[in-house]
Amino acid sequence: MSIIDELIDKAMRRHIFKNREILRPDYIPDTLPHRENEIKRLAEILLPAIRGERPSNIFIYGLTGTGKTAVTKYVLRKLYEKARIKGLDNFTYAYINCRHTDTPYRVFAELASKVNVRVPFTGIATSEVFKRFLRGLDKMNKVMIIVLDEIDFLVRKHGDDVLYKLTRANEMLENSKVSLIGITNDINFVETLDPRIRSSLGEEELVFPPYDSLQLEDILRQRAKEAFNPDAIDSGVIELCAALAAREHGDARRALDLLRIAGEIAEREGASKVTVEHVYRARDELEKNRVEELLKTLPLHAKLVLLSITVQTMKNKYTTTGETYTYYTELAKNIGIEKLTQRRISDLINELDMLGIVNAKVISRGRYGKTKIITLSINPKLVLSVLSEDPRLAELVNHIRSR
DNA sequence: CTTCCACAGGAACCAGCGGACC
DNA sequence: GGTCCGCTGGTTCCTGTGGAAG
Repeated sequence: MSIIDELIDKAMRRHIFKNREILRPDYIPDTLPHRENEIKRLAEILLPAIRGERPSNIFIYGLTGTGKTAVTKYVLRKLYEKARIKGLDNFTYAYINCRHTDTPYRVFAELASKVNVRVPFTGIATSEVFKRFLRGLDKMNKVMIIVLDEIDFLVRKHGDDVLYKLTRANEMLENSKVSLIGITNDINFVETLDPRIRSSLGEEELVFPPYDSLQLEDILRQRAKEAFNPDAIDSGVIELCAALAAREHGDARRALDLLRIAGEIAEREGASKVTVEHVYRARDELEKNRVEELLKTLPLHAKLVLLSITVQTMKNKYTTTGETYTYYTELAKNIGIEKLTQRRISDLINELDMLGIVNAKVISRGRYGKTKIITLSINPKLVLSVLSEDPRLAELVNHIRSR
């Protein structure tokens, strides 16, 4: 093979992706497989908007990655386009993600901007922004469908006042109407709402069931066709991504992430196609990121407890509450902070257990008492490297490492 | 059969803090 | 601009307990 051939070959091999954007979770494809029923129901409920009538408020719930956001955006966009083509201009809509727009002020400000009302970033009362939004909307003479995605974030942080105001907005409007769509993946959230809001918001309810493994395969195949070059995917790759994601309550987002990351890994190392091996590595990478994020955000004492467990389990198979506590005490003294009581440490160990970072099981050692045996469920090296990034612990961790 | 270890984990209470409410 | 209130993360004090050892 000539040098030129090799070069061309190499260049070709880098060509795994045709368009990786298509695998991003916020990309909305032209068709949404296995959500036909949901699309139909949602469209039926929203249809009156085209004629300028107010659709029922809707509450949508389902676990992460079940297509709630995609379906909602898809239906609204289609309806809007269709209405435009027919020369109807009776409704408008606003999509707000409450995780990003997480204060009542910003929610109202964003709504106001949708109805061409400009409000300052700050300086006026929240209720004033709301009033201006209503005035602006009323002038437009339209039905406005407001989508509040991840609505539980907003309510948890700032209460249900926003919802209360919005559900009652119609009483204050003369020419326009509003209709709400609330989306959440927290099933229990509904219970925490004021009954009046609940009944008003839940005029219609839509539940999105998780995808099963076969459905995930369809979704992945459809996207992969556009995202990857032909023959860039080995057999079994799609099936594996689907199976792994199905294990996590059928999360389509996770399935897409797996496929995307696997593709990126393959491309990075110049492979000619994505293999199952790449998928497993993608899973590990995703898992690693998750754990790193988790460890980073742990409070200081929890980090110290984790550090003691890590050090001890590197020496022995497992450790116990008592051992952990004595070692933790030393560590605390070492970096010059006040130690917590054993009672509290016991709880911290339980919390680490809940997070899946350690494994703690109560056992009785007869004569030698009752205790928890604690093992580490993640890679100890990873723990050390993440903890050493904490300036308060860096020195300590390095000292431990050097032994 | 009893004892007794080494904790588990419940209950009550407390300090500090951010937000609601005059 | 004080004060009241509920929440979080902590403490103190406590009773409970499975099973090896004696």
